[in-house]
Amino acid sequence: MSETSGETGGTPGERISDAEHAIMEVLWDRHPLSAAEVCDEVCATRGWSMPTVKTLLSRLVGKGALATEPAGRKFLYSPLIERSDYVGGESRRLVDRLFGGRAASLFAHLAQSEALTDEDLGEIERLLKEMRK
Amino acid sequence: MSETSGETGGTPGERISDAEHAIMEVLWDRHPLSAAEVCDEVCATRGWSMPTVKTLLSRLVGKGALATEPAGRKFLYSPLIERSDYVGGESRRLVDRLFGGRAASLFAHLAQSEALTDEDLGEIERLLKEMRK
DNA sequence: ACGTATCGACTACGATTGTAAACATGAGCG
DNA sequence: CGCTCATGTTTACAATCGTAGTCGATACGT
Repeated sequence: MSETSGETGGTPGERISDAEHAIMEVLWDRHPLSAAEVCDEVCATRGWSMPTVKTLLSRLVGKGALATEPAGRKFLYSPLIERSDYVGGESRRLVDRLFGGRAASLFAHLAQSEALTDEDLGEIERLLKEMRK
Repeated sequence: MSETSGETGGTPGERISDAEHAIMEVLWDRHPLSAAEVCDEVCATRGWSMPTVKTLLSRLVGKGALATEPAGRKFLYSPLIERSDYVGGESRRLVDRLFGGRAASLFAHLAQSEALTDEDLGEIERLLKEMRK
């Protein structure tokens, strides 16, 4: 329910947790990867051990967020959901929860809290113009 | 690790969970309120029972997000952290996590996914103009 | 002054998350 | 041909979260 589309029985309803998200980022960046390769990318950064990565990968597979492709004796993991979908969902969640669904409020808040750089402003302006066409 | 103390002004290190956030919203809207009054606001909407609200209030007090003010035989709760702080923090978290800190990317994404209404666009434009002055 | 309704505190308990060890199994090496 | 190494699966366990029941104090009515 409340999904953007009919989600023909494949989209994972399950929420992706924070740690899991880190794994997803790696795989969105490059895939398919083996567990070891994923570990190479995150274990150092997040201070995780191999088993941790394995668990997270398994959970993501369980949640339908990753596909496993048997390659030789090992598995290769690839994202099943698109990054833009995830990002969009999370963004919407935030806007809904914190700003009553008004994206403009988010913008206003970022603006007021000076979280917007000049670059940001410039680019937003540009995007805005483009949309207005 | 010497948490609990407000670094830089009073920000509670502890994250406010989703359910807790609902409580905070009520108190940001109106305060101080007693537990019963808070329940009046959320119990119906979220289907919570009084004990649940009590627990959440306690946890929020424990996290340093709420202040209790003894009024007669009951307590009145007031937010210790400001909504704009919370909202700002959460927004930044999202932007950092998903958009590499670029607020413009968030905007671009919202724009592309058609999550922006005409109203939104109008208001953003207005805000933009105002900032440009 | 005493019982009772309230209210906050403590306790509980299943689910999810973060983190990781133990186990099994198949592949290549000696 | 058996052993070890890599790799996926299972199991584990503490912390947090969502949800709620129970307990003890306490103010109020009578």
